[in-house]
Amino acid sequence: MLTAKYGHMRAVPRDFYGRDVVTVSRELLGKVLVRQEGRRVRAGRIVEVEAYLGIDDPAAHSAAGKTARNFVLFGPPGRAYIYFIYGNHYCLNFSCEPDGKAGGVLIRALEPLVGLELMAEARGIEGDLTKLSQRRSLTSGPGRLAEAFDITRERDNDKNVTLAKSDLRVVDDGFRPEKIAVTPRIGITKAADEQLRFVVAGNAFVSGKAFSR
DNA sequence: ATATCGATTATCT
DNA sequence: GATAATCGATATG
Repeated sequence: MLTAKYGHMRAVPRDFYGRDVVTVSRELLGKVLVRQEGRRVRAGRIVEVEAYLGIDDPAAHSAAGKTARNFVLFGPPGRAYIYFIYGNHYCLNFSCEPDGKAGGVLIRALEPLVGLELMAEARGIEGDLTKLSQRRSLTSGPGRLAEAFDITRERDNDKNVTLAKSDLRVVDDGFRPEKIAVTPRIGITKAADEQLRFVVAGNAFVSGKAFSR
């Protein structure tokens, strides 16, 4: 059964995250985010990410040094850094670089694989999930995917996503993107021209304008 | 199809 | 007191 497939797959190890942020960002494309609560499994393929460098990146939360908010970015690799933004939304990142060095990858969009009904429920969406437009609205955007996976700062910040027992983790099912596209990051004002957004080229679940029919 | 705008709060100046 | 790594609703072409 498909849920069992992602439920038992090996987690991506800590060493994967303990490298430079750009490399980790590119290689995270195609990996699978899993939320497992007992028998209830949600899984989605990572199709869009952004790299936030350490203290040398004005757009990064870590730019001004370690604070109570951003300490996870400075800690060990492979931890979830969750921040709350615009009074409305949580966003999910993974800490990268070796312990003590800042850096993180923002997860911007997922292709839903398993547990779409659970995602729709978490999002408060009632619609026909056989329609691409409805499936897209589940997880195409950082705030949306966090809501779809019930990700909050209180629940998930600093959580180790490399552990098989973690209810929030990242696994590798062997999928590799054919082609990766690189663009500037979305929604920032500082360092807005840096090419640090990475997407699975042609994937319909990348955030932004919907594909027309 | 694109543009504009309000919501709502943790964080930092 | 201003801002923010966003979203969804509404308005307009």
